[in-house]
Amino acid sequence: MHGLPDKLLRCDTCSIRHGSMCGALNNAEIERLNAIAHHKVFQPGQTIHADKQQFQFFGNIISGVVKLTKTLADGREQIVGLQFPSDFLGRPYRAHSPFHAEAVTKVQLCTYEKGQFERIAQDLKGLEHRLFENTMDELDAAQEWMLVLGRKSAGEKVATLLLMIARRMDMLGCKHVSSPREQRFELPLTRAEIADFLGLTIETVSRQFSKLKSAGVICLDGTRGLIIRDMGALIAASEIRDED
Amino acid sequence: MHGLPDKLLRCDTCSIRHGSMCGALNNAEIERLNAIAHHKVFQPGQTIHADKQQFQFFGNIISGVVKLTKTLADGREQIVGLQFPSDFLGRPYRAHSPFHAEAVTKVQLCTYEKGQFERIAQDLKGLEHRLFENTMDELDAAQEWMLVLGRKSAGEKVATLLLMIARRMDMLGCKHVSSPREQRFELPLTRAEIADFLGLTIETVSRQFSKLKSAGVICLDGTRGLIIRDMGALIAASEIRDED
DNA sequence: CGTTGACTTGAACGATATCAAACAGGGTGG
DNA sequence: CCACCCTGTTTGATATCGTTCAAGTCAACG
Repeated sequence: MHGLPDKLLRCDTCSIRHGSMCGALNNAEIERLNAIAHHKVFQPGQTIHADKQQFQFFGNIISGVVKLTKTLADGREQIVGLQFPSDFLGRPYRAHSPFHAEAVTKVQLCTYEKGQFERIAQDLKGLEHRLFENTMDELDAAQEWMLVLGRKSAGEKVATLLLMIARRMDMLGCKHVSSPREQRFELPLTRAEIADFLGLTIETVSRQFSKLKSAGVICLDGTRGLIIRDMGALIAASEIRDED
Repeated sequence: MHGLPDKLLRCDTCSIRHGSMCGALNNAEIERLNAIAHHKVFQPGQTIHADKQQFQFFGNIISGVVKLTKTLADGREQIVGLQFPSDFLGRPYRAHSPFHAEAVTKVQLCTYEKGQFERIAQDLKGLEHRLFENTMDELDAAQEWMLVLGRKSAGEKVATLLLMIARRMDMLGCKHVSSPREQRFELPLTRAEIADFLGLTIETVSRQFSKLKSAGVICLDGTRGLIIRDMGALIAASEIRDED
């Protein structure tokens, strides 16, 4: 079920050394954390934490994208969070996972067994502080999405999501670096996952893509490749009610 | 603009002494916090923190209900959080407020000046830990609402909100204590505010109330008084697609 | 008693869902 | 290499839920 453990962990060459919670630690502290770290790899579609199950471990995402989902009894699904490299995965001090966490792409995780990690976190003031700040950022993001889900139209929702993904992909120097106006990247999500994020159906998402394409705002390269042709127009589309 | 300061603060008789973050502190620590505390009172509709403005203070809600809102450029509004007595208001270590916080009812707040509070939080390990746990709870709540906003029908949304309010009112022993099946309380929110929470219009909210009423699930006593006649049916209505 | 503000109800409209079919790319076996 | 599927996506036609616009009710208040 889990990925492959690996003990050749070199934090000083780690690509997320500074962006992640580890950025809050000095070398001695890093060493202490590293002593309990294990790398795991998850393939697309693999479950990382099952909903309502006990957390076995926490982890930092080294590469790949993870989705956090919630599901109603009748199967309706909602993505409640997307996590990218350097994000922390899991809820310290909580017994059970409030969501289902699943690898969207291939994911490399630097994991820490729950009990061991919590003990270290109690000691290292900087670590828990950093986790606190992370959690506030996640809360801000979740509340921002409440606004999107509750009040934006389908067109605005799609534009907003594309901007969010572009921003996160860019931050990591992933693929091409953005010129201010134009940017190309691979969408990590399928149309179904985009729909599950935005509270829409696949068909509506597809129609909004087509609309943005025919307006010359974006360009589709195959089904996953995306080029933002007019960043300004995309930003405008993310907040202005459709006027066809 | 602000409420009235007051220096007769007796933590040992405080009604939220244990439910709030103060529950994590011993007497000496409480004393230290109390030394910088000021009571403030806000009237319904008064702003507590303005969106994007600097935080001046943080606070614990002693009584009343506070709404946190976000607004789009064209005026569309979404409530992204409701806070009840014992909840902590504000984001430590953040310069600017990511939301507009406003008193819904009359609100009594026990406040701490931002800089002073943060200095104390750095010292008192238990305090920051408790705030961390609070923030995770808020995050859970926000993600739960993402599911509601993205995937539930109007009827389910209204039922879900009534249940959430009933639960929070009950926890405080506010008004009548609930029998398992029946419960009465005053809605703190107007129809417009309920609509702003659920991403609906006033009219739709009103229609859903009428539907629940004629189904015998709830009973309206005036415009604010609410009696839940059939808790089981309300719970069912919060997760099952309308079948008229 | 008229005015006001919050709520309810009704009718028509429109955005998004639903149902259905066509389409495209990538793999497989012949 | 091609016919075939398989899955994900796009497109079209229709239905539905929630919005919008417009009255109408009710209680509080001057």
